[in-house]
Amino acid sequence: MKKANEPIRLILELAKTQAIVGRRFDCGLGGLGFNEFTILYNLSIASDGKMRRIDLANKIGLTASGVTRLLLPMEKIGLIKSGESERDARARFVTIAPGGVLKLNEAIERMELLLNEIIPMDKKIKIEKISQFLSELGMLAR
Amino acid sequence: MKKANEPIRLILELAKTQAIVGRRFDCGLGGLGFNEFTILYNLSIASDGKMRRIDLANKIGLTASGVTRLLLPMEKIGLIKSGESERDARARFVTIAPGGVLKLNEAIERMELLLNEIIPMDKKIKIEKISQFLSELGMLAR
DNA sequence: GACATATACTTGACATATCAAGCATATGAA
DNA sequence: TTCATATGCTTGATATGTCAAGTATATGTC
Repeated sequence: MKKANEPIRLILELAKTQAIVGRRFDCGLGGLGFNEFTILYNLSIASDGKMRRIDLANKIGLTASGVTRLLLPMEKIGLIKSGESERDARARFVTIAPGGVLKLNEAIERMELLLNEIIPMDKKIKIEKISQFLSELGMLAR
Repeated sequence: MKKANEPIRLILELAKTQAIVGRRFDCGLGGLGFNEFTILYNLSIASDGKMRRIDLANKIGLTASGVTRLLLPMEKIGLIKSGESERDARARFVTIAPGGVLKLNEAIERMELLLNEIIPMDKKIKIEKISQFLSELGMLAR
């Protein structure tokens, strides 16, 4: 029976931790799910406050069809708005709606509180380096 | 508009990287999906070569019902076997089947090769520390 | 201008995984 | 021994997210 080396164990740990963390933050954000939070947050920091769907997909690591699936109900309940692109008829933009801004602000506060409880002080030091490593790993894995 | 602090950005990066990596490794493992790989690997390193379903669920970070969903087709195609517990009538054990052992060994080799391509030498140094951080984060988030 | 190739997006079909409810069993206190 | 509580697991219902196929549009070459 073969043993898995360190990189394989990292991938397994990544999947496990994400499953736990994702589930943990899928409620408790003031009515937003974790995916909705992710999308709204990324829209809020986008240039001109809007993004193409394909750019949003790349930003959060999902496929274009995955993003389409998530945005449908969000548009229905007034978290985001969709619009056409002036320069590219294929493309469609997404912007955060006023209802979404309110929900997002509340969710950020709640998530900060939850994470303050979860992540001890002594580990906060490494967080930036871990984020950077994960970001690079994501790019390498594309 | 509120900005997200470092811990929130870490969680977002974790979700993104896992989405990319999970999709990347969901094929190319000799016929196993990433979930099947994860399950078979954990079974292969278990004491006595078997685990209770609830323990497997905890090990890989999914819920008990999630594990039930995944094991059904795996048992059908001969990757695992299920059995009763001698001491606890509620519990059911899972063991890797011979067909699963073969597939697992091949998948480990393929994954090692893929990860050698993805992860540069200079980053391998940190992998153990990153794995440890993720493991602890997962536990803290439960 | 024609045409091959690439891109943006949607949708049908399907696998994944959760939640809540329910059932059977185990545990521990009174 | 009884009983309340906890645990292990399954299942119906549903949300998530992918894949493949298709459509419309953009790009770049000839």
